[in-house]
Amino acid sequence: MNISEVGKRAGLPPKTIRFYEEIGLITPKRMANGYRVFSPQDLHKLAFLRRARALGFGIEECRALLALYADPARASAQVKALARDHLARVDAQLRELTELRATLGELVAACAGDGRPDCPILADLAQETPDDVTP
Amino acid sequence: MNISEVGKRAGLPPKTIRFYEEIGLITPKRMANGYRVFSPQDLHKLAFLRRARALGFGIEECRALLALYADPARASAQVKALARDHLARVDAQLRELTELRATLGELVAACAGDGRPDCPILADLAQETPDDVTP
DNA sequence: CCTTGACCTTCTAGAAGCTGGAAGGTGCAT
DNA sequence: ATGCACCTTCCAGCTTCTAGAAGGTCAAGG
Repeated sequence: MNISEVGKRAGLPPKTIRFYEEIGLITPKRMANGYRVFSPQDLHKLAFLRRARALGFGIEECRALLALYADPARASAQVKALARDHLARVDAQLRELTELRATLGELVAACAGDGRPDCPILADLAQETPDDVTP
Repeated sequence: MNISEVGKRAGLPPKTIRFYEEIGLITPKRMANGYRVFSPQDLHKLAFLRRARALGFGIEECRALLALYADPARASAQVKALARDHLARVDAQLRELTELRATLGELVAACAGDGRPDCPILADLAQETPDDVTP
Protein backbone atom coordinates (compact mmCIF):
# COMPACT_ATOMS: atom_id res chain seq x y z
CA MET A 1 0.00 0.00 0.00
CA ASN A 2 1.40 3.41 -0.85
CA ILE A 3 0.89 6.59 1.13
CA SER A 4 -2.18 7.99 -0.59
CA GLU A 5 -3.91 4.62 -0.55
CA VAL A 6 -3.33 4.13 3.17
CA GLY A 7 -4.27 7.75 3.69
CA LYS A 8 -7.64 7.22 2.05
CA ARG A 9 -8.29 4.10 4.11
CA ALA A 10 -7.21 5.59 7.42
CA GLY A 11 -8.83 8.94 6.75
CA LEU A 12 -5.62 10.91 7.00
CA PRO A 13 -3.83 13.09 4.44
CA PRO A 14 -0.39 11.93 3.23
CA LYS A 15 1.24 14.99 4.80
CA THR A 16 -0.03 13.98 8.19
CA ILE A 17 1.20 10.43 7.72
CA ARG A 18 4.69 11.64 6.81
CA PHE A 19 4.60 13.82 9.88
CA TYR A 20 3.60 10.87 12.07
CA GLU A 21 6.51 8.93 10.68
CA GLU A 22 8.86 11.84 11.33
CA ILE A 23 7.91 11.90 15.00
CA GLY A 24 8.17 8.14 15.26
CA LEU A 25 4.53 7.13 15.65
CA ILE A 26 4.82 4.75 12.71
CA THR A 27 7.78 3.28 10.85
CA PRO A 28 6.71 2.07 7.41
CA LYS A 29 9.18 0.14 5.27
CA ARG A 30 10.56 1.50 2.04
CA MET A 31 10.66 0.12 -1.48
CA ALA A 32 13.84 0.11 -3.53
CA ASN A 33 12.88 3.47 -5.06
CA GLY A 34 12.38 5.11 -1.67
CA TYR A 35 8.57 4.99 -1.68
CA ARG A 36 6.95 4.11 1.63
CA VAL A 37 5.14 0.77 1.87
CA PHE A 38 2.39 0.43 4.44
CA SER A 39 1.42 -2.89 5.96
CA PRO A 40 -2.08 -3.66 7.24
CA GLN A 41 -0.61 -3.13 10.73
CA ASP A 42 0.50 0.36 9.72
CA LEU A 43 -2.98 1.07 8.42
CA HIS A 44 -4.44 -0.16 11.69
CA LYS A 45 -2.15 2.10 13.69
CA LEU A 46 -3.01 5.09 11.53
CA ALA A 47 -6.72 4.50 11.94
CA PHE A 48 -6.16 4.18 15.67
CA LEU A 49 -4.29 7.47 15.65
CA ARG A 50 -7.00 9.21 13.69
CA ARG A 51 -9.63 8.18 16.22
CA ALA A 52 -7.48 9.03 19.22
CA ARG A 53 -6.75 12.47 17.74
CA ALA A 54 -10.43 12.97 16.97
CA LEU A 55 -11.13 12.36 20.65
CA GLY A 56 -8.73 15.18 21.41
CA PHE A 57 -5.81 13.17 22.74
CA GLY A 58 -2.49 14.93 22.23
CA ILE A 59 0.29 13.38 20.19
CA GLU A 60 2.22 12.18 23.25
CA GLU A 61 -0.92 10.67 24.69
CA CYS A 62 -1.47 8.91 21.39
CA ARG A 63 2.04 7.56 21.58
CA ALA A 64 1.33 6.24 25.07
CA LEU A 65 -2.00 4.77 23.98
CA LEU A 66 -0.37 2.98 21.06
CA ALA A 67 2.25 1.57 23.41
CA LEU A 68 -0.41 0.34 25.80
CA TYR A 69 -2.39 -1.09 22.91
CA ALA A 70 0.68 -3.04 21.80
CA ASP A 71 1.45 -4.30 25.28
CA PRO A 72 -0.48 -7.47 26.20
CA ALA A 73 0.61 -7.04 29.83
CA ARG A 74 -0.99 -3.62 30.20
CA ALA A 75 -3.41 -2.83 33.00
CA SER A 76 -6.63 -1.14 31.91
CA ALA A 77 -6.07 1.19 34.87
CA GLN A 78 -3.22 2.80 32.93
CA VAL A 79 -5.44 3.49 29.97
CA LYS A 80 -8.23 4.75 32.16
CA ALA A 81 -5.91 7.14 34.00
CA LEU A 82 -4.77 8.63 30.71
CA ALA A 83 -8.32 9.02 29.49
CA ARG A 84 -9.52 10.48 32.76
CA ASP A 85 -6.80 13.12 32.74
CA HIS A 86 -7.78 14.05 29.25
CA LEU A 87 -11.44 14.10 30.20
CA ALA A 88 -10.68 16.48 33.04
CA ARG A 89 -8.96 18.83 30.63
CA VAL A 90 -11.87 18.65 28.23
CA ASP A 91 -14.26 19.44 31.06
CA ALA A 92 -12.21 22.44 32.10
CA GLN A 93 -12.14 23.70 28.55
CA LEU A 94 -15.85 23.14 28.26
CA ARG A 95 -16.51 25.16 31.40
CA GLU A 96 -14.37 28.04 30.16
CA LEU A 97 -15.95 28.00 26.75
CA THR A 98 -19.45 27.86 28.20
CA GLU A 99 -18.85 30.87 30.40
CA LEU A 100 -17.28 32.79 27.56
CA ARG A 101 -20.20 31.90 25.33
CA ALA A 102 -22.68 33.20 27.89
CA THR A 103 -20.94 36.57 28.15
CA LEU A 104 -20.58 36.83 24.41
CA GLY A 105 -24.21 35.89 23.89
CA GLU A 106 -25.40 38.60 26.27
CA LEU A 107 -23.28 41.20 24.57
CA VAL A 108 -24.48 40.28 21.10
CA ALA A 109 -28.08 40.31 22.31
CA ALA A 110 -27.62 43.72 23.91
CA CYS A 111 -26.18 45.35 20.79
CA ALA A 112 -28.69 47.15 18.59
CA GLY A 113 -26.73 46.37 15.45
CA ASP A 114 -27.92 49.45 13.63
CA GLY A 115 -26.22 52.49 12.12
CA ARG A 116 -25.58 54.25 15.41
CA PRO A 117 -22.15 54.11 17.03
CA ASP A 118 -23.31 53.21 20.56
CA CYS A 119 -22.41 49.62 21.27
CA PRO A 120 -22.56 47.63 24.52
CA ILE A 121 -19.94 45.24 23.18
CA LEU A 122 -17.31 47.94 22.83
CA ALA A 123 -18.48 49.50 26.07
CA ASP A 124 -17.87 46.23 27.87
CA LEU A 125 -14.45 45.72 26.34
CA ALA A 126 -13.45 49.29 27.20
CA GLN A 127 -14.75 49.10 30.76
CA GLU A 128 -12.23 49.80 33.50
CA THR A 129 -11.49 47.01 35.94
CA PRO A 130 -10.33 47.45 39.58
CA ASP A 131 -6.79 46.71 38.42
CA ASP A 132 -6.82 49.49 35.87
CA VAL A 133 -8.13 51.95 38.41
CA THR A 134 -5.91 51.11 41.36
CA PRO A 135 -3.18 53.76 41.63
CA MET B 1 4.64 54.32 32.74
CA ASN B 2 7.13 51.60 31.88
CA ILE B 3 6.33 48.17 30.51
CA SER B 4 6.05 46.19 33.74
CA GLU B 5 3.93 48.88 35.37
CA VAL B 6 1.48 49.00 32.48
CA GLY B 7 1.58 45.21 32.36
CA LYS B 8 0.48 44.97 35.97
CA ARG B 9 -2.32 47.45 35.43
CA ALA B 10 -3.59 45.91 32.22
CA GLY B 11 -3.14 42.36 33.43
CA LEU B 12 -0.71 41.38 30.68
CA PRO B 13 2.91 40.19 30.89
CA PRO B 14 5.59 42.45 29.39
CA LYS B 15 6.44 39.82 26.77
CA THR B 16 2.90 39.95 25.45
CA ILE B 17 2.94 43.72 25.33
CA ARG B 18 6.15 43.73 23.30
CA PHE B 19 4.54 41.24 20.97
CA TYR B 20 1.46 43.44 20.59
CA GLU B 21 3.72 46.33 19.66
CA GLU B 22 5.58 44.17 17.17
CA ILE B 23 2.36 43.34 15.33
CA GLY B 24 1.20 46.94 15.44
CA LEU B 25 -1.65 46.77 17.95
CA ILE B 26 -0.07 49.51 20.04
CA THR B 27 2.70 52.03 19.36
CA PRO B 28 4.14 53.30 22.62
CA LYS B 29 6.66 56.15 22.55
CA ARG B 30 10.27 55.69 23.58
CA MET B 31 12.45 57.49 26.09
CA ALA B 32 15.94 58.70 25.19
CA ASN B 33 17.42 55.43 26.49
CA GLY B 34 15.14 53.28 24.34
CA TYR B 35 12.72 52.29 27.11
CA ARG B 36 9.05 52.22 26.12
CA VAL B 37 6.76 54.83 27.68
CA PHE B 38 3.08 54.00 27.95
CA SER B 39 0.39 56.67 28.04
CA PRO B 40 -2.96 56.19 29.78
CA GLN B 41 -4.40 55.64 26.29
CA ASP B 42 -1.93 52.81 25.74
CA LEU B 43 -2.98 51.30 29.04
CA HIS B 44 -6.61 51.59 28.03
CA LYS B 45 -5.93 49.86 24.72
CA LEU B 46 -4.04 47.06 26.44
CA ALA B 47 -6.84 46.47 28.93
CA PHE B 48 -9.27 46.45 26.00
CA LEU B 49 -7.11 43.87 24.28
CA ARG B 50 -6.88 41.70 27.34
CA ARG B 51 -10.66 41.55 27.65
CA ALA B 52 -11.22 40.97 23.95
CA ARG B 53 -8.68 38.13 23.99
CA ALA B 54 -10.31 36.68 27.11
CA LEU B 55 -13.57 36.56 25.16
CA GLY B 56 -11.77 34.51 22.57
CA PHE B 57 -11.49 37.09 19.80
CA GLY B 58 -8.51 36.47 17.55
CA ILE B 59 -5.74 39.00 17.12
CA GLU B 60 -7.07 40.30 13.81
CA GLU B 61 -10.54 40.62 15.28
CA CYS B 62 -9.03 42.57 18.14
CA ARG B 63 -7.36 44.85 15.65
CA ALA B 64 -10.71 45.43 13.95
CA LEU B 65 -12.46 45.99 17.28
CA LEU B 66 -9.86 48.55 18.31
CA ALA B 67 -10.31 50.35 15.01
CA LEU B 68 -14.08 50.41 15.46
CA TYR B 69 -13.68 51.58 19.03
CA ALA B 70 -11.52 54.44 17.84
CA ASP B 71 -13.93 55.43 15.07
CA PRO B 72 -16.72 57.73 16.24
CA ALA B 73 -18.53 57.20 12.93
CA ARG B 74 -18.77 53.42 13.38
CA ALA B 75 -22.08 51.58 13.13
CA SER B 76 -22.81 49.18 15.98
CA ALA B 77 -23.89 46.74 13.26
CA GLN B 78 -20.24 46.32 12.30
CA VAL B 79 -19.29 45.40 15.84
CA LYS B 80 -22.26 43.10 16.20
CA ALA B 81 -21.42 41.28 12.97
CA LEU B 82 -17.90 40.63 14.21
CA ALA B 83 -19.13 39.39 17.55
CA ARG B 84 -21.81 37.24 15.98
CA ASP B 85 -19.30 35.53 13.70
CA HIS B 86 -17.15 34.82 16.69
CA LEU B 87 -20.11 33.57 18.67
CA ALA B 88 -20.97 31.17 15.87
CA ARG B 89 -17.46 29.77 15.95
CA VAL B 90 -17.61 29.40 19.72
CA ASP B 91 -20.92 27.58 19.40
CA ALA B 92 -19.48 25.22 16.83
CA GLN B 93 -16.50 24.52 19.04
CA LEU B 94 -18.79 23.97 21.98
CA ARG B 95 -20.86 21.46 20.05
CA GLU B 96 -17.77 19.54 18.97
CA LEU B 97 -16.32 19.55 22.44
CA THR B 98 -19.60 18.45 23.99
CA GLU B 99 -19.90 15.51 21.66
CA LEU B 100 -16.29 14.52 22.20
CA ARG B 101 -16.79 14.78 25.94
CA ALA B 102 -19.81 12.48 25.82
CA THR B 103 -17.92 9.78 23.94
CA LEU B 104 -14.91 10.11 26.19
CA GLY B 105 -17.11 9.99 29.27
CA GLU B 106 -18.77 6.81 28.14
CA LEU B 107 -15.45 5.16 27.44
CA VAL B 108 -13.99 6.13 30.80
CA ALA B 109 -17.12 4.90 32.54
CA ALA B 110 -16.96 1.60 30.67
CA CYS B 111 -13.34 0.87 31.56
CA ALA B 112 -12.80 -1.28 34.63
CA GLY B 113 -9.53 0.43 35.45
CA ASP B 114 -8.06 -2.61 37.14
CA GLY B 115 -5.02 -4.76 36.53
CA ARG B 116 -6.46 -6.69 33.60
CA PRO B 117 -5.53 -5.76 30.04
CA ASP B 118 -9.06 -5.70 28.58
CA CYS B 119 -10.06 -2.11 27.93
CA PRO B 120 -13.08 -0.70 26.10
CA ILE B 121 -11.18 2.50 25.45
CA LEU B 122 -8.48 0.77 23.43
CA ALA B 123 -11.09 -1.46 21.84
CA ASP B 124 -12.97 1.59 20.63
CA LEU B 125 -9.87 3.26 19.27
CA ALA B 126 -8.82 0.09 17.47
CA GLN B 127 -12.23 -0.56 16.00
CA GLU B 128 -12.43 -0.84 12.22
CA THR B 129 -14.58 1.67 10.37
CA PRO B 130 -16.31 1.07 7.00
CA ASP B 131 -13.49 3.02 5.34
CA ASP B 132 -10.81 0.75 6.76
CA VAL B 133 -12.67 -2.29 5.61
CA THR B 134 -13.67 -1.20 2.12
CA PRO B 135 -11.35 -2.93 -0.39
C1' DC C 1 33.75 55.22 42.76
C1' DC C 2 32.08 50.65 42.55
C1' DT C 3 28.95 47.06 43.04
C1' DT C 4 24.50 44.97 43.30
C1' DG C 5 20.01 44.14 41.81
C1' DA C 6 16.13 45.16 39.30
C1' DC C 7 14.76 46.88 35.61
C1' DC C 8 15.02 47.54 30.38
C1' DT C 9 16.41 46.31 25.38
C1' DT C 10 16.87 43.02 21.17
C1' DC C 11 17.22 38.59 19.16
C1' DT C 12 16.30 33.70 18.45
C1' DA C 13 13.94 29.57 19.18
C1' DG C 14 10.16 26.69 20.61
C1' DA C 15 5.60 25.25 21.64
C1' DA C 16 1.22 21.79 18.71
C1' DG C 17 0.00 19.70 14.84
C1' DC C 18 -0.11 19.99 10.86
C1' DT C 19 -0.34 22.34 5.88
C1' DG C 20 1.39 24.40 1.62
C1' DG C 21 4.72 24.83 -1.80
C1' DA C 22 9.02 24.17 -4.33
C1' DA C 23 12.20 21.17 -6.71
C1' DG C 24 12.93 16.93 -8.45
C1' DG C 25 12.50 11.49 -9.05
C1' DT C 26 9.35 7.45 -10.71
C1' DG C 27 5.95 4.73 -13.15
C1' DC C 28 2.67 3.90 -16.54
C1' DA C 29 0.00 4.96 -20.69
C1' DT C 30 0.04 6.98 -25.10
C1' DA D 1 9.22 10.89 -26.02
C1' DT D 2 5.72 12.95 -23.53
C1' DG D 3 2.20 13.72 -20.22
C1' DC D 4 0.23 12.91 -15.96
C1' DA D 5 -0.16 11.35 -11.46
C1' DC D 6 2.18 9.76 -8.17
C1' DC D 7 6.28 9.80 -4.93
C1' DT D 8 10.39 12.01 -2.32
C1' DT D 9 12.78 15.77 0.69
C1' DC D 10 13.17 20.15 2.72
C1' DC D 11 11.72 24.70 4.11
C1' DA D 12 8.25 27.96 5.53
C1' DG D 13 4.12 29.29 7.80
C1' DC D 14 0.04 29.11 10.68
C1' DT D 15 -1.35 31.19 16.04
C1' DT D 16 -0.18 33.54 20.15
C1' DC D 17 2.61 33.93 22.80
C1' DT D 18 6.73 32.25 26.12
C1' DA D 19 11.55 31.14 27.52
C1' DG D 20 16.08 32.31 27.49
C1' DA D 21 20.42 34.58 26.25
C1' DA D 22 23.33 38.63 25.91
C1' DG D 23 23.78 43.04 27.11
C1' DG D 24 22.38 48.29 28.42
C1' DT D 25 20.49 51.50 32.34
C1' DC D 26 19.41 53.27 36.71
C1' DA D 27 19.06 54.09 41.67
C1' DA D 28 20.73 52.83 46.17
C1' DG D 29 24.21 51.43 49.43
C1' DG D 30 28.94 51.04 51.05
